[in-house]
Amino acid sequence: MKNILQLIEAEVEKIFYECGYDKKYAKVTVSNRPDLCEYQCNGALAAAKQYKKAPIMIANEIVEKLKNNEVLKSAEAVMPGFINMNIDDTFLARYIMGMSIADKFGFEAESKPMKIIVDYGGPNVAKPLHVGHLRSAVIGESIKRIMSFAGNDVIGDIHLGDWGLQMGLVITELKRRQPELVYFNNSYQGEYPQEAPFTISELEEIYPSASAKSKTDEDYKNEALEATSKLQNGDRGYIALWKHIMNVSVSDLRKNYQKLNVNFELWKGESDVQRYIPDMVQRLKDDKLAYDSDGAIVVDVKEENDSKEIPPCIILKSDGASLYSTTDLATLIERDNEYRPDRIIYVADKRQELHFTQVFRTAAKAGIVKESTKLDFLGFGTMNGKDGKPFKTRDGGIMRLEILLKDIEEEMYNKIAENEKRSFEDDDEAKTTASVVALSAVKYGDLSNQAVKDYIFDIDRFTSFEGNTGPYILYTIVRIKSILNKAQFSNEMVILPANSDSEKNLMLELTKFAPTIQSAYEELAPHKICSYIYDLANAFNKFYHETKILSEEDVSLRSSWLQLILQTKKILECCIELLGFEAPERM
RNA sequence: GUCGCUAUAGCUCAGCUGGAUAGAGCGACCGCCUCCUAAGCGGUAGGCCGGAGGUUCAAAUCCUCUUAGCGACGCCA
Repeated sequence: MKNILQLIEAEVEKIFYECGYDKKYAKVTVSNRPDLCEYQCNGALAAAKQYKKAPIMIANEIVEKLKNNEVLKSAEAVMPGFINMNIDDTFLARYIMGMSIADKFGFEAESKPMKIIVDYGGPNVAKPLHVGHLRSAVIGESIKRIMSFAGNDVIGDIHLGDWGLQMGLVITELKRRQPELVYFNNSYQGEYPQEAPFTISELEEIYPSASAKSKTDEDYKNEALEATSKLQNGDRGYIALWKHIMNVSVSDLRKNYQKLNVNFELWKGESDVQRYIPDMVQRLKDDKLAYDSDGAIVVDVKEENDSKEIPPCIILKSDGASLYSTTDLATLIERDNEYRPDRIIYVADKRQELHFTQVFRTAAKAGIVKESTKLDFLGFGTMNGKDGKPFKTRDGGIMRLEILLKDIEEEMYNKIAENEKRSFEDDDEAKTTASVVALSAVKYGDLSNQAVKDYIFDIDRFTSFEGNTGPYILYTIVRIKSILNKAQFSNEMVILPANSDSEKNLMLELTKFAPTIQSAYEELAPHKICSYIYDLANAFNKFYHETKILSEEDVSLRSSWLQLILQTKKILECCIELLGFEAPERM
């Protein structure tokens, strides 16, 4: 189904053509002066030069022929040459009805679905999730859902960091603490225990402690490097231990991501692609792409039009070990083999941009992915505290994600508890609601900012729940639910033309759904959905304030209004689903 | 040093593929609950869109220069 702008534009194009003007000038946009009109076309201004006519003359000509049009109620030419238009009320009401029965509210999905992999999350095993992981998870999840809504076949991959030095560090620390474990006994031939020799909380304590020691103690560090290498060379005991680390860590990660309402289809990691590395490196050498530079194996990736020097991509370190570029390239090989993706989107800290540029170029040069495969990097900025510096705990430590979420949930719960008007069935409902609302606060707070920018994560602001926040959106949905629950519904689905400004405005907002999703999709910009639902929620709340729906005696009018707010609810719910959170029944 | 990102109201952010009077929220001040959830609605105050040039009928938006902050710049991820 065409969106409303396209429909109006089609009418305007017709007239431009009839008058002998290029229809490229017929572009119609939502008015930036809502006090004057609903839609505008500035084409007369642009066309003036080419046709050597005053813009207002062209505008007048067009407007004259735009009369008697079933889409538009009015059209007016305004100095110096704007064409201002208002939509026909009956047409608008019919359009909303059309949206309500259309698939995806009239949003047109891709005619040729693509296979898309979204690479996000990227936590390291054995390390607790901290706030630094929040943005990748939240933004990545939303991108994934938007891609999928647009009709594509989407796979989300967490891309675990499960093969690096951190594993060697954990193993080393374990060995120091419990040297008697069978995993460290080289002559041990039997089965290894099923049970891991540590719990998740022990594991989370082991890594930081090991990491700290390795920074001051050279011997310790060498031992860890050796352990890493032993693991990577397949030492039986170390592999068994590694599996334990993986199991314990991954099940904890699953729990945490689930709490965030973030779901990965794939739980692949660096370890899965090690087997591709030797062949890949050999091929790069055979193709004369990779060469020795200061002992390391590198591939040149600079291009003529570069405005800066792009350093070569390092494939192997001078000690022969692989590094993140190696793994990322090997991962591309595996993805291409197993999924044949048309597009891969990496959601990671913007500071990694150069790295991905190098990897993408190497992949393209070496034919690791098809030429048609689109590789995108979506870089996001840092989450800062109120002081504008990277977000930390009060004593300056790294804030664990779990703690952060718990704090916010508690704030929310207190807020709910202190409000006596809200009567919940029981305390459990209050707690569940608190956690649902808390998640919306966190996610909306993040997603409503442009991804590339650093943003200030202000707990006080997010937990105050006023204005442009997730809870405000949820509150709006809850209000609608509450009315709908009390209403008797007739089966007839008729929406009458608007008879108030606030009602018309609500309808106009509803029609913006498809173009909004379209641009969020094309530009990988969830924040556009946020600002849209904020406008939509405002439009509803104003309408709500002015209109007593349930007490309306005119049955057809009441029914029309109920249909209208039902559509509003559905669209709001669809949008928050795309953002990755949901609304409670009450709040 | 080179390159990139950012700069919009006191604070936090939209707007940037050029259009009319630059928009929200918070904070401040003033109103609105006998009525579907006041986590709401309405209003007032608050801006040389970092600065300077340029392109254009038209610039917060495009180009150049410049200032400030942040970041990246071969063996960490």
